[in-house]
Amino acid sequence: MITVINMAKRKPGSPKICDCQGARKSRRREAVVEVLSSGPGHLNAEQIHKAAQKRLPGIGIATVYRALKCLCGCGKVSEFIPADGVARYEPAGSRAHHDHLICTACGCFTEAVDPEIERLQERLAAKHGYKISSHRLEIYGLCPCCSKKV
Amino acid sequence: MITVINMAKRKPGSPKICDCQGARKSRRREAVVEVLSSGPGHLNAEQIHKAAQKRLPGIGIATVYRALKCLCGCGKVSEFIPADGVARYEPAGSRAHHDHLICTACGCFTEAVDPEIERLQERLAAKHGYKISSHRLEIYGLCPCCSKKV
DNA sequence: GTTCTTGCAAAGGCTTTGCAGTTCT
DNA sequence: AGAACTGCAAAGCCTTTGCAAGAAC
Repeated sequence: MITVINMAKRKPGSPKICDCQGARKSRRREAVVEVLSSGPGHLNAEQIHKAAQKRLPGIGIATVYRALKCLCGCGKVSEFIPADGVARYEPAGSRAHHDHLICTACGCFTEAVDPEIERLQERLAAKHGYKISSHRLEIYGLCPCCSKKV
Repeated sequence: MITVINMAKRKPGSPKICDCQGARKSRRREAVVEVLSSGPGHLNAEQIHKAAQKRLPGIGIATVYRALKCLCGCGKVSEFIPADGVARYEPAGSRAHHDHLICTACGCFTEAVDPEIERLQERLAAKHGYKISSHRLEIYGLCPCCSKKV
């Protein structure tokens, strides 16, 4: 499974993000999952919060963050942090791994995969003695729409 | 030139980061450059600040940040933001582009390049109609040292 | 009834900015 | 002089956490 998770901000002594044994269902968490499943993908926490509020007015941003961490821990959602440092979320599991093409003009995300690149990454990691656990590839540039405008 | 810069936090109306015409030399900026050139690379702002203080006691963290932005704008330094969201800096120009292998256990960085991956990225971008301007590849896993310990 | 979840507000980490004083041209 | 640079402190942004109240098991 390929999931890049935020490493540094997780403090050693902090409580478990997701105790999957004891995790309960709740409307809020379900709402977050629904938003992610039905949305366009690559949403940040604020966008998820807004969308969730339409379903469940009053839901707090902290709840959204907690739900996301929990869902990431359970492997149901994957978090990815692009160069702007703001985490984006997308449903995991059902969806295959993919890399991202990110438009530097309009900010849109396009998903892409190249099996050969994946393979070469394995090779590159092996060459340096690394046991690869995940990777992240982002390509920045102008999307087709924005290329035309310039 | 390949430099991933922080996009979102740069506000539209904010003053120019680096007015290269008017940029002046100063001991602090030179100190920052020296730290970057002589250091191990992949330093974050705090580490740069500490190292710079040894050379110039009293230098402020804001100055370091401002110097880094200026130097990034001038293309002398490149900023890159890994999955922990904390910016790292390394001297640009003299150094060739490279990707990063990042150890999930000890946090160390290893530089690596694979020309074939670079080429395939171009291809992937072209396939989706993107005009590539930069990219970022990070491979997470266990470095040789940490692999042994496990 | 215990354990988990929630909203709110407060705090945290990293980074930027306003301001008044200093340094460079 | 004029423009750019600096330190400090304050503010900003995104995210996490403490706490008391509520919901799930």
